[in-house]
Amino acid sequence: MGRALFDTGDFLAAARALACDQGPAAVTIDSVTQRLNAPKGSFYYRFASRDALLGELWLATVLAYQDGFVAAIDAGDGLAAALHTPAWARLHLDDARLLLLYSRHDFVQGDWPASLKRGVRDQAQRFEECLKRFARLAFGRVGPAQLRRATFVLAEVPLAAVKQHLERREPPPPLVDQLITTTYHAVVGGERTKLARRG
Amino acid sequence: MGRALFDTGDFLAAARALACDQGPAAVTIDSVTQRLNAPKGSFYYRFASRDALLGELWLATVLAYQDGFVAAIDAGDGLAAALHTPAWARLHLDDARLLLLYSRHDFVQGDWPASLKRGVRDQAQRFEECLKRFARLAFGRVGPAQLRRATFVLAEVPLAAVKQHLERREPPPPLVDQLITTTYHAVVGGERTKLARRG
DNA sequence: AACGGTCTAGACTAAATAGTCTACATCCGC
DNA sequence: GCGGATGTAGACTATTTAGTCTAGACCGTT
Repeated sequence: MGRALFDTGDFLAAARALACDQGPAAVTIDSVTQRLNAPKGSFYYRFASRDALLGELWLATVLAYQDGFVAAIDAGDGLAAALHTPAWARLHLDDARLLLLYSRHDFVQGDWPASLKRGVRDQAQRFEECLKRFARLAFGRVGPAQLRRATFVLAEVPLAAVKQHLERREPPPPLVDQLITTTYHAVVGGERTKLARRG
Repeated sequence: MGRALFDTGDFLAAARALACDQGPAAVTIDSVTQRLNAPKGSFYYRFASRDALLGELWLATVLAYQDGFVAAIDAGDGLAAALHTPAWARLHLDDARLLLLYSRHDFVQGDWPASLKRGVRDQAQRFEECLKRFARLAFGRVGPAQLRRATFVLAEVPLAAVKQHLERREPPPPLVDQLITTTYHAVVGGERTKLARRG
């Protein structure tokens, strides 16, 4: 043979399929290369290590997820941000399973490859920023208690509501949005949000 | 040597310590026996397999957790059931980490040892029963939508609220109870619960 | 046509780990 | 004090897995 039969995208796609199906632990170099009928050498020609592969996979997925979340916060719409999780899960069921059913540490445990460290840091910071902006918007302050509430309402509750459906490989039903919305209004309270939306 | 230097409790305790510290995956036969300075033979004299060890550990923990939950439902107090998760986590931080930070499948993947299957089934059924009783109590019906709401308010939300604190090895702060309580009242609505409590 | 870079090909190494097996030490009942 | 039950002791096997390494095929360029 001779020229590029397998590129990084092929390996990432195979890894993604395996991880969606059986979890990140099932993404071994052998399982990935066998799926593509590729030799190990080709894999290690493209990726420095297994961590590099799984790290890239996770990072790409989390960034895709975050885009919509950030957009909702940018638009000053906290409820839309809370509902982004089920909405995105309906559009990208496989990616949502990857991202929401497993933790970051199921992909890369210990230190991350140097090439990805900045990406992970930036991603975490971008999310933190959103929480702060929302806290100011919804609660008028950005203290620890307000940040804790923001995390609950924008991240923890939507994730919890969606999880069992992802496990069953089914899109979250409308009832999930109802539960998230009810919780959102109860925790945030209507008034400040409306004011913030006007302004 | 000669007589019982290591019993099943020793192995379970060592496994528990390791799992609390570094997750169930760190519970290997070698790590457990080295921690006790026990030979492998002694371990396999007490347990049929690693799955038997981790299965027993998980089952004992989940049953201890469930007791308080079931008691609250028996008392007809849904809010207490929802708040049982943070309350129990404060009393048993290590056990809570074990149970709530990892899934059942992180302990035993694939089939469970035959000796534990009944226990796992009974445990799941007992929980299901609680959800049904609560659904009737709080919503007056036991349809799929009511069960879904019950799961959300009694299991998903409390777990989500508590998780980040368990990760940091800290007891859940009072704010967690506030968030769970607020959510509970928003989803259940005050009236029926009060009625049910009277009756 | 020769060359060098790009990539395939897969055998090989090393480490971790579950589980097996045989030998033997100690204790209790007789 | 003898013999079997109980349990220690740890070497050994088999498997899975990440990662290495060498050989060489194909390609465009000169």
